[in-house]
Amino acid sequence: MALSRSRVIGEAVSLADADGLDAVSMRALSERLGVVPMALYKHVRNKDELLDEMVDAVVREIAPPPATGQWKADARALLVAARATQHRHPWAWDAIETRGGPTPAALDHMEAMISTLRGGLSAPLTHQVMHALGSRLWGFSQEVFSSPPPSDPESAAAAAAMLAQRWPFVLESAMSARHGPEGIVGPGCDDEAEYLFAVDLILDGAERLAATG
Amino acid sequence: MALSRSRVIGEAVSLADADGLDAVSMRALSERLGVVPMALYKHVRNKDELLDEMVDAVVREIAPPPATGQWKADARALLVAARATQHRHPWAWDAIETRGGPTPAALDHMEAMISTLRGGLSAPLTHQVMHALGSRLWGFSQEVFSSPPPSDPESAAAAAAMLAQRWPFVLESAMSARHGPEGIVGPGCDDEAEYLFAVDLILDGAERLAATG
DNA sequence: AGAATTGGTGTACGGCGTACACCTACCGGT
DNA sequence: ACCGGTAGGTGTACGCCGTACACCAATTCT
Repeated sequence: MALSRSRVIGEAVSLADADGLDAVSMRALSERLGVVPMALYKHVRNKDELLDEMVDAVVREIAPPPATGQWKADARALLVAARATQHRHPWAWDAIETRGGPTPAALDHMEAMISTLRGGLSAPLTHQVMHALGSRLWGFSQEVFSSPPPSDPESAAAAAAMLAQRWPFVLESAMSARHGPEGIVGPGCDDEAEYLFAVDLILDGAERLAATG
Repeated sequence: MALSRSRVIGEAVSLADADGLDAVSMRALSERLGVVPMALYKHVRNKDELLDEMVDAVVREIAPPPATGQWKADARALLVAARATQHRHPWAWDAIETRGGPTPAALDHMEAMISTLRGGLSAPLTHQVMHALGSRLWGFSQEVFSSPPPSDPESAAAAAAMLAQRWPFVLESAMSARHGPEGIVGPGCDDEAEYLFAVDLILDGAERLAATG
């Protein structure tokens, strides 16, 4: 099949899905397309524009569920949809945060979110809530530290011992994922629950502020 | 003065402060120190370790204010202190988020935050609140999009016109910073206010959850 | 005094993004 | 049927990057 802008972008997204964003180099991408690196520049101005388009493609994937008219429920549903898309493209945040400004699809998503919030909140409050949501708008949790616990149980025990000595509260907190069946040193915490907890905290707080003025 | 590990790290921090994290290359840093690039490797295993140490140095700068025993006020003060440090090193988030796991100083900071929260919250709730805080723990706002409005008033007007057409709610929201004296198309919104708004939203919500069980 | 460690040097390799010149195949107008 | 222009793939080359490896001077330890 002939090369084309959309094929370049699509293959870049696939490559990032498979091997992470760092694996997306012009050379690697061109090889995947059976072409010489410089050929890509006939379809994309430079790598930055390619990344812009990758972000745009991912954000456009977010499928907004049908609106019910309940602003809080609709906003929550939009955030859940964003998170589902993020799950398919975990590299996307790394790309989003290096973009200078919002892409058209990003603006569409923001527009959807803002107009939904405006169903129950004032414009200034909506503005603040958007900032409070931060990366969660795009389905990302903005983890404090994304270190998966070592799978080797021996070194996991050693790490726990070190924590117990110098950082007992950190250890306690790490153990305190309120959900999931696993006990000590489980497989981390359920990101989904953390995400929804924060979303509800923000939306409920906003609702209360709107009620009290 | 002779080269030393701490001098390498300190100069790297200064360089990042001045010219951004991207300007910190082993070659540029070595030149600043009047030395050949490979000399740095006698004091630092590789660039990753250098970045680890830079993060550690910045996080260690966070000056925790004296505790009052009021968990919410103390937590807030800790977050404000983190933000003050972040203001001095705006590049720090870019470095933090690429680190695999927490550095010792980061664990100290987390320990301080968690132990403070535990003064009023259960362990599982504390865990959730830590996640909800996310990057704000380190004083970062995790902006939705960090595009400063174009300083050229002509293109700013053009951008506003485009927004008004296709994304009216985004435009309205952008204008709705509730603070600051500037009216239309002011210099963006006051990041400080957004940061504190989100912090208070989270802490107040947590307090309420703790009260109702 | 001799040996071993410490710390700075010089060279070189493989990766990256991409500027620039080229060449080839196709397409519309006469 | 020719012919000029353009679109799209190629090849070469440059300057950055991190860093492996061999070398060498000075200092410190025995």
